[in-house]
Amino acid sequence: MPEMPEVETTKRGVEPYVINQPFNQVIIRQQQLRWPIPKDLAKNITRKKLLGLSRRAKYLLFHFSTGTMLIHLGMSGHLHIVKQNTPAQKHDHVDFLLGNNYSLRYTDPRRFGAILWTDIPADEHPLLCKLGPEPLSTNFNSRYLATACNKRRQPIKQAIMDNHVVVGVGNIYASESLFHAKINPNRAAAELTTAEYQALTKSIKHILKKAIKAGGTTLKDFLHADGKPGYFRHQLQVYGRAEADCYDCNSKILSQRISQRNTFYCPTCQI
DNA sequence: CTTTGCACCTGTTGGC
DNA sequence: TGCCAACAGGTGCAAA
Repeated sequence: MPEMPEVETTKRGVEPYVINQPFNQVIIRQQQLRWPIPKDLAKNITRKKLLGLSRRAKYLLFHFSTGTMLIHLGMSGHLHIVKQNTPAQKHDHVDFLLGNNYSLRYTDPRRFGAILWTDIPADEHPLLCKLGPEPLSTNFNSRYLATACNKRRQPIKQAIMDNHVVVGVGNIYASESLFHAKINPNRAAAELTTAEYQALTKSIKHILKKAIKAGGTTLKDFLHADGKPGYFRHQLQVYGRAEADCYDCNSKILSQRISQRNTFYCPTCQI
């Protein structure tokens, strides 16, 4: 489900309800996510106040005095705020009961998400320490991207979806960014020109910012903490538009599988 | 080192 | 209506 704009939207929606709140109780109905929820999670956060909430790549970091809870939403995860005593539905796996009579509820039909605990600095955690730069940071620039792609013969779309190169660019925004930069997703990553690395870097930032502004993309079931959808779907130029006309040149948008992911592009606009 | 394919799950959709 | 295959917003991991 979520790419970086959806995770960021989730963070912003949830933050006012959870920040500085004590986590009074943790109710785990299903502990088997991508990895089992650690046994000591509840012990570590129960009655502890949430000091801060941040995001790294698509992970949400809940900072307590005792350590950090990492939440990843996988393909189908949601976090939302519910009144306490709201009956749990089938895939509502975890509730965090807060001091303000709300609960933070984790829902995830496919269970590809994760809830983990670490008491070392979060950026040293094995899942986070090898990640590439944040796409909206100044560390992610065209010079960096050119270097990172230096030895990569794989399609550029695959490269920008690789978390070692840059984080936060998922399947939707990879297609959208490449369309915006007018680059064919099949081009070998190492073979782009300097101008193209520049264009692509700018496009990724531009698309992600616009998507965050629109509250993310709701294709099927992504909803904000308050239950509202994201509106970036209406701004998608190529994703999900196979056989439809390109908004710029009226060519038929093509779809093609690149490394087992459906990819959309305009064969005329994207060289 | 890069690259590939698989694995983890449930729900929805479309073809027969 | 039922059945089955294919597919879905992610990504860590083993193996080539």
